[in-house]
Amino acid sequence: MDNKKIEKISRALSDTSRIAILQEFKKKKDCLYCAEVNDLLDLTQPSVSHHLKQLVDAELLLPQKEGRNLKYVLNQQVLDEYIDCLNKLKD
Amino acid sequence: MDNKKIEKISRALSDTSRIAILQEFKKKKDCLYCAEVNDLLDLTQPSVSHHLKQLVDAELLLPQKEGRNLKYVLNQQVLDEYIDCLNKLKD
DNA sequence: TACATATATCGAAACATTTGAATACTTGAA
DNA sequence: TTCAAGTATTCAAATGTTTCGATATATGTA
Repeated sequence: MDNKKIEKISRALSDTSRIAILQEFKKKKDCLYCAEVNDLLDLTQPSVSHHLKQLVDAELLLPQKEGRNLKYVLNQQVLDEYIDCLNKLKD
Repeated sequence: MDNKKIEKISRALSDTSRIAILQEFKKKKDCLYCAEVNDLLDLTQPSVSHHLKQLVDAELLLPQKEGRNLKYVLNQQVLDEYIDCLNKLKD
């Protein structure tokens, strides 16, 4: 994972709304529906869509279409790689 | 560690210059001098000072004055706490 | 088909970040 | 003391982010 990717993931994590989205996966096992995220956050639908896009662009979330709905799963592999990079900072 | 703190650390990590500073600790054991960071980055002194301030404000770096010079040590504890929070995202 | 629901995009306002020139501050040395 | 070196602050310009209203797109259903 190069520094540009670390930067992108870090930026995706640098917002309390997006952190709250990721933490919601602890409650909702498996996947989280887009509509559930709209309910979770006190923001309009376009704002929520914007935040979800950043998490998807950073590859922290993987989107899956289900008819009219959209659900997300956490990309544990990318999260693990990111954590590995942070661990390597410790000399 | 609350979400505001996670946000702050993430934001401190969301810049390739600041990531490069942290990675430099792997080479220079123990501590890193402010002047060394100026040499490392292709930025003016005020810009470097700005980046170092963000890392200090996020408590990722601990500053120590040495006469006219300033050196930094990596705050492994904060880094560990941050990594713990990320690990908890994985359900 | 026509309609309703779910999600994305556009456009603009407000706000934050990054950068460097100029300058101020701090401290050791002459 | 004065001077020079190391670091911080101020200011402004450029750029990026967040938010929402309005609107577009996509898809299931009557």
